[in-house]
Amino acid sequence: MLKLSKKTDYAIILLTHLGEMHMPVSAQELSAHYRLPHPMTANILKQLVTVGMTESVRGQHGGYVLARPAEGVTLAEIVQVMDGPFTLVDCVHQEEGCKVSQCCPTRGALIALHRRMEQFMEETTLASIIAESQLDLTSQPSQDHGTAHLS
Amino acid sequence: MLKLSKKTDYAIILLTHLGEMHMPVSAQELSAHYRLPHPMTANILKQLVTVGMTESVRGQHGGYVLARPAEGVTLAEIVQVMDGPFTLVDCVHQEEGCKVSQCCPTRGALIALHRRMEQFMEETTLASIIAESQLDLTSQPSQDHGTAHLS
DNA sequence: AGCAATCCGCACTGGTTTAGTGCTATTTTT
DNA sequence: AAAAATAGCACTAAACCAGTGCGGATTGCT
Repeated sequence: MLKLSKKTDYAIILLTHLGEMHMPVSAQELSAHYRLPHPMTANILKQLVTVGMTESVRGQHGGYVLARPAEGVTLAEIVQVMDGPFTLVDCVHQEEGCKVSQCCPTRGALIALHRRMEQFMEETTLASIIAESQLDLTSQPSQDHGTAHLS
Repeated sequence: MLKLSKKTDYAIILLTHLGEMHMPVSAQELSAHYRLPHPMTANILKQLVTVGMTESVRGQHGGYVLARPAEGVTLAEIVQVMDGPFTLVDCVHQEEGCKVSQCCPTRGALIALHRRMEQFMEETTLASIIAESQLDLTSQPSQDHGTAHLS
């Protein structure tokens, strides 16, 4: 399916939140705020620590902080970490070894789509997501909130 | 995972092939040519008939034909038929009823990505895929073929 | 008339992936 | 010492994907 996994979705939400704060936020606070199952949240944050996107602070009043400035974290990277390498179609990476016969007619078009998606995800940083969300808040102050679930 | 399902991939390949031919092509010929399992091919083609993208010709020398001109068949439509409605994140369609709290910060960015993908898939028709593949054939006559598997 | 090629429609299976859960340490603050 | 938090495991249940199978109907060829 052409869909982000829930984990990826959650990770983006959580990272965005951390990018707005500049102090440790605990997994509990985050899961309560976004109504996500707590163990899920914890798992995702732990995974993000292991790949160096967040840092953890232990003990009381501990929590998680972004390990790098929000400008340096791309959507592409998050997807890659949570979902594995982005592969719209297998032949994007596996240049040789395709089982389909001599000349597959569709390779070009699908690789083009792949590249476009990739490019957009590389251009989109946490910082830009944050900026956009704050724009929304000010431009539509009385709009439908409570509508934010992603994947 | 952010990936086309194999069925969608195969469907695109098969439809592209039918778009180049102007006579019925049997499921057997197609599966032999692209080295796809025969029952799979048959299933996909049948499904494409039920949604009106192909037409079937029964009996000996029967097979499948494109039901509409290749210019009118978009990638978006194929994906929709095989994979179900394209939903990068759930909230794209389900405007209300998100479980995540008041204001999800990431909605804007992900919907933007969704729309870009959607637009590209709507612009890409079978005709354009065919045109592109024929371009490739003439411009790189001695290049690596046998590399075409998609998803 | 009979045979063979072909589509038709339905159901089923096996495997992988995803989403979510549980538990026991370890660290830090109070 | 107690409380709050992360660390690092491994596990389960459900959904989905890929692929398979079969009996039947239709058409063309001989």
